[in-house]
Amino acid sequence: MFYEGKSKYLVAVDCIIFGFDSEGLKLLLLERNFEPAKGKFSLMGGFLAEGENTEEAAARVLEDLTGLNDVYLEQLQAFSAVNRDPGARVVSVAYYALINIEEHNHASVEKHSAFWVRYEDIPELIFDHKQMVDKAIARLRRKAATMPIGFNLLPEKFTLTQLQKLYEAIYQQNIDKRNFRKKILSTGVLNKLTEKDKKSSRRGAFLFTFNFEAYKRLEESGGLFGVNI
Amino acid sequence: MFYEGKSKYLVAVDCIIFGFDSEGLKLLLLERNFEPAKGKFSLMGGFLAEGENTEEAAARVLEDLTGLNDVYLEQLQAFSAVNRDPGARVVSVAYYALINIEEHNHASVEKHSAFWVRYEDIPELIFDHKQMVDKAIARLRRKAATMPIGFNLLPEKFTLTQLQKLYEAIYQQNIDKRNFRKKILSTGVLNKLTEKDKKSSRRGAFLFTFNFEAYKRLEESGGLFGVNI
DNA sequence: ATTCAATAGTGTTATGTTTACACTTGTAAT
DNA sequence: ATTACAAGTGTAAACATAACACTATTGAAT
Repeated sequence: MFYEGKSKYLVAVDCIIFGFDSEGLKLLLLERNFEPAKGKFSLMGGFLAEGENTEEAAARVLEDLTGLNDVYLEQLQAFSAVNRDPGARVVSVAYYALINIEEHNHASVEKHSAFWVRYEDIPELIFDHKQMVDKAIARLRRKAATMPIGFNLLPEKFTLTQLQKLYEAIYQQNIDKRNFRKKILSTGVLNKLTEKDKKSSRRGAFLFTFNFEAYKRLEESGGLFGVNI
Repeated sequence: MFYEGKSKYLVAVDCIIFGFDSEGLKLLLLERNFEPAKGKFSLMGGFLAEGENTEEAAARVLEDLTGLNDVYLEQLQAFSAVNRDPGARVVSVAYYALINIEEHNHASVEKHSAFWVRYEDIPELIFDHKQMVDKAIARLRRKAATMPIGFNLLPEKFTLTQLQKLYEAIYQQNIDKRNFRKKILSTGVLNKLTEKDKKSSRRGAFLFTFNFEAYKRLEESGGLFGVNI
């Protein structure tokens, strides 16, 4: 039969988990407390189980680590170099996740010896995980420029300054405040609240929420959500 | 041990093979002469062998079908739905290839019951192959707008009209001739030859080649290869 | 009560990019 | 000589982007 005699392989998923707070863009990494590569740093991963697809496996692994479900999750690609994992032949499918860093389950993260690290300070990673991270940031940069995925990294209510800092962190460059505000407000996808955030200034900054409806309308009418950097 | 007790899976590759000629953008499809889904249409695929990664598997499968090696090949992503292939649980990694349609081995294509079909006329495909094709065209559109990958679909020497028709086929829309020429020539990545192509007009049209060196210089200096549609 | 410190908030102009648009040229076939 | 056919070419208007600096508001410190 057609499938007979074909080799089978372990299939894993690895998650590049992005978070964002006042210190900048961050990744959630593991210090491995198991072999192979015990004591070294890695992405969170897991093996594909029989009743699930890789996206479900990634979501499971992610929930196991962060306690979060219903997270923005997107496949990057498969990594399949023959010796990428010295312990066994494993084909790994990489996913990147955007989560609201404030909402994750700290206990669960500690239990896994996981920790948040600034994007600028990522340590050496095992296997091909650095390659995965590089792919992830490239994809995030591309996507964030034309689609409103950045909002997944922010709390529901955020200030324009926070939003700008997020884009600056993603693109690792400064953005002109006036141009940024003009552009983002002109898309009409932000709802300005009457409420102010007083944490970061005495004056206080207006809070905004993302308007999914307006975005959908914008998208359907062919308009694009373009944030220039 | 860490890997013990984990399930293993068949891993396949599927290739979305693009070609281009005077009739437009085309895909190379198979009429399956084997079960499952015998007689139906599919992409060219194959199983991952032990000593190769998925890209090598895709290149092998591609050479087997077309006789071509050294082809532009890029991974799309993995497809892993539990029942995507009714015959067995198979995780498939999809690749898209851009080939010069004139150069492929016709005998080999016929031997596999393969055939070229216009992008506009793609028949119903088995499994999730339609999804793969949709992903591939979306990726091709995105990439071709900022990187000079379209040239892989053309002969070494081509006219500006051919190049424009290629972009029109990729984006399925008409492009203004003057604006297109202005833009593409301003990038400096084309070498104008003294030679003319006389096949498509009495007057003849100048032939051009793609200048990889100029492109690399352009890329390094931060300039981008932008073709507007 | 005044001053200070710190972030929020706001418009205009110059430059560059994109779009829309139509006629002339060169050649082979008749 | 005429015709048919694709190749080849420039300008102006509309739009988008980039550069730029000051005022407003408030709580804390004096």
